[in-house]
Amino acid sequence: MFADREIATGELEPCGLPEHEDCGLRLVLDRLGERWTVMTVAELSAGPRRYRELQRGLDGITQRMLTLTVRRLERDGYVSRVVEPTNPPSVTYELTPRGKSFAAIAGRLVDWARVEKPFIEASRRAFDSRN
Amino acid sequence: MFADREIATGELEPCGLPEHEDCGLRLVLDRLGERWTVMTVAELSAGPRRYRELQRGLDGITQRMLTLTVRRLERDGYVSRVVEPTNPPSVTYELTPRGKSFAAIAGRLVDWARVEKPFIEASRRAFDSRN
DNA sequence: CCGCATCCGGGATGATACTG
DNA sequence: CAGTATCATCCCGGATGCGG
Repeated sequence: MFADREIATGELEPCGLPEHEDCGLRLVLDRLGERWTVMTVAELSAGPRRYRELQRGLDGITQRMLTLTVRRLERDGYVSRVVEPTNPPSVTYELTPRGKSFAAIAGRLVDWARVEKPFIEASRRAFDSRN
Repeated sequence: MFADREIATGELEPCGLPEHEDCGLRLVLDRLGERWTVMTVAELSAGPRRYRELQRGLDGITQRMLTLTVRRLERDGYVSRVVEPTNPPSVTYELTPRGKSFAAIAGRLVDWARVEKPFIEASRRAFDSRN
C-alpha cells in the first residue's frame, strides 16, 4: 500500500521514505486537521467566493477563524486571494490548481466518511459500553 | 466534485448533505488530524504489530501518545487489539477491514503530500517574504 | 512487556469589540 | 465589506514516574 515500490532490504518503510521521516505529511495534515479547512475548500470548490459569502456558507464560523483559515490556505498555495481596490474593498477567494487537486483528495475523504459514519458511531458505542 | 449528485434547488451544498452539516467528516478528520494516526496506520498496514514494535516503528512517539492513538483507532474500529494472557502479557494490534480501507485513502494523501511538499514549502516561503 | 496517572505548556478555537 | 485586536478556554501532546 501507499503506492507500489520495491523494498530492497526486505524492510518495509511504512511512509515510503528512506529517511523514515513523515514525508511532507505534516505539511498537509496540519491543514487538514484544522476545523474549518475541509469545509472551506469544499465551499470554494463550488466556485470563487467573497469573504462574507464564504462566511455565510460556513455555518458557525467566526470572522477570526475564517480569516485564519483562508490565510493559511493562501500561505500553502491552496487558495488565491484577489483584492479589488473598490470602496468598500472586495476580496475574492478562489482555489488554485493545487487547491483543486487537494479538493479531489478531500472529496474522497468526504465520501468515505459519509459512508462509514454510521459504522464508526456504532463502533464507538460498542467500545464505550465495553469499557 | 465530492461525488456526482444533482442539486434540485440549484443551491450547492458543499458537503453534500441536506442538513448542511459536516457529514461524518469530523468523525474521520478528528482521527486524521492527530499527530500519529496516519503514521500508525501506515505502520500497521505492513502487518500486525505488538506494542513495542509499533513504538519502535514510530520514531519519537511517547508511550502515552501511542496508547492514546491505538485506543482511539480501536474505538473507531480501525484497529483490533488482541491480548494474549501470557506472562508478561502480549498485545497485538492489527488493521480491521475498515482500517485497511482507511489506509488506502490515507495512502493517497501520503503520496500526494510527498509530491506537493517542495511546492508547498516554496509557497510558504514566498508568502512569508511578501509579509 | 504493556499501559496508566499526573503535571504542564502551547496552539487551536471561540466570544466580543473595534476599524478603514 | 473585510478584516484586527484582545481575552478566555480547551485539549493535544510531551515529560516523567509508577504498576501489573
